[in-house]
Amino acid sequence: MRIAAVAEAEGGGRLRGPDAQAPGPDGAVRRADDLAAAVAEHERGAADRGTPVRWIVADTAHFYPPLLERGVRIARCHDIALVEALLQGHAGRFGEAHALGAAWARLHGREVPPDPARSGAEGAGPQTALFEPDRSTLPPGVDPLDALVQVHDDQRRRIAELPRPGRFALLAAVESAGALAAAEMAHDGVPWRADVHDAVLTEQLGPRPPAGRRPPVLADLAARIGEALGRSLNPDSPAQLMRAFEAAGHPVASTRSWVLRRVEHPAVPLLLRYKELARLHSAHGWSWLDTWVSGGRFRADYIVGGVVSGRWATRGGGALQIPKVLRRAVVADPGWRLVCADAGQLEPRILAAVSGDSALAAAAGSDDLYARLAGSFGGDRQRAKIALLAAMYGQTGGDAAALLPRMRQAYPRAVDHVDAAAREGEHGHLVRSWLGRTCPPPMWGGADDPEAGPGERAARERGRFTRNFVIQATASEWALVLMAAVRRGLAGLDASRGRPQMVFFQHDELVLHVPAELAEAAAATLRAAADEAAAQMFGDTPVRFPLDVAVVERYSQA
DNA sequence: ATCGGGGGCCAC
DNA sequence: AAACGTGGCCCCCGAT
Repeated sequence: MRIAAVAEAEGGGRLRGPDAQAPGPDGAVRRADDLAAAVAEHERGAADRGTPVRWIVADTAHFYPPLLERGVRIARCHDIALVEALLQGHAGRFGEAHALGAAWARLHGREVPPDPARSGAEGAGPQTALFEPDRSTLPPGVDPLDALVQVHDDQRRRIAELPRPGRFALLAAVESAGALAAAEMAHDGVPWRADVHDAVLTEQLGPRPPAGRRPPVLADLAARIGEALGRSLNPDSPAQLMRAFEAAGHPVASTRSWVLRRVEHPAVPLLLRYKELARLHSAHGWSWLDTWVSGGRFRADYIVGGVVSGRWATRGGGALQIPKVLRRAVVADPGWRLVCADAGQLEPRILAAVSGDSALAAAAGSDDLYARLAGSFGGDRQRAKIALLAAMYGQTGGDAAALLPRMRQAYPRAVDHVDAAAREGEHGHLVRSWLGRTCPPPMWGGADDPEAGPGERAARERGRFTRNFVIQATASEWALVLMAAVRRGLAGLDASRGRPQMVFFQHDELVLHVPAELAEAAAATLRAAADEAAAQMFGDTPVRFPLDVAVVERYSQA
């Protein structure tokens, strides 16, 4: 059952569902003074009847947070903007406007308005308790409720006409479910102990300095680096460092760590230590803590579909680059546990599933795929791993090149699969994930200039991109299917001691925060969801997708 | 002062 | 070992 919903001023809104006596294909329009209450009522009714509602909304990231503030959760939605972006991408028009207003305009042959700029909440400030004013780009006089229903019908029709409508429908559903999960994660937040974070910083950097000053340990290292190089310098400046090393008789081509590591000079170990600590201080130091952690929670601002491959991005806070040393600060509340799940060796397993390579699929039936590959590489697991990753990433240099022929010989269909994707890219063609997410068109050539060809270098880069895209994008959607199943499973657990929460998601990792009594049930939910994800995506396949699940109090223990 | 490219490093 | 994909973010530094 679908219900289209739009928010209006002061917490009100309108719904258009099937449950009424009024005319029209989808029944009545109902005006609600309290939209959150009306949504909650429908969700309860749907649960009682066993006929879940799919909410048709223009933009989940805009619609859902105010509901969450009111304690209202919804099970399923169809996010018009996200699905429009997927459909546009599939049609070779990646990145074009995809908000409701744009979709409606295209449907009616009108001029397509650019998407509204996102207001992006900065920092961990209080969330908006009210629905924001209408940012729709629909023309005046067009009822957004009508537009939602029309565009939804149109999207369903366009999906039905695709070569693999079932797969794409699954993609649309899990992308939308991901948008719900992202809003819920932002709402609930990762439990984050500011005192532990501060202790880590103090232990590594010394006491917190006044704003704008270097922490003591960094200041000391900078001074000693200067002494070792015989001149005062700023270690943050690659140009100054290059000049200093040159003057000291050790010219370097760059100041990257791995380059410096090969230089024998007393300044090098100091500098390597400095770089490591400076990064911690600038990216996740005290000012990060002040900005992003409040009330014992870190709230990541996820952007669903923010990466071309379908991986999520984040806006501010660097949630997808939390350094490992800080995982000590992620601690479950008293009486609660973290349930951490990590899909091991996800991308090679995806390659096995999508390529239909029987030898690789057989290897992917075990918990350690790389170990099963080792036999083809003289028993060397590490070499097998390098060879497989090189095939997926298009690596041509280093050790990997020598291993590729062996890889091709042992797993021909798998290598063919990614080689074919690379060739498509080199020729300027599009490639798609298993469920139908489509890569952006190349920057060269295009409608304006059909004669323009890529340079050789650009073509090779494009080939590496499309080679990896078919794997990374499919891995991302596997993770989304998993997440949707986990969300469903968690909603079915007993919430009387507190609602189990999904609090962190990072490409192939999921962290739950649950009452201790529910930890085992949550772990079982995760494992069941992994099996479900594999079956939903690939049907009957020998490839396994083992999920490493750990119940811990601290993320660093996972 | 502000912008933006590049260098560098973190995560997967 | 160091030319291998997707990102975010901070710093420097030259251009405006």
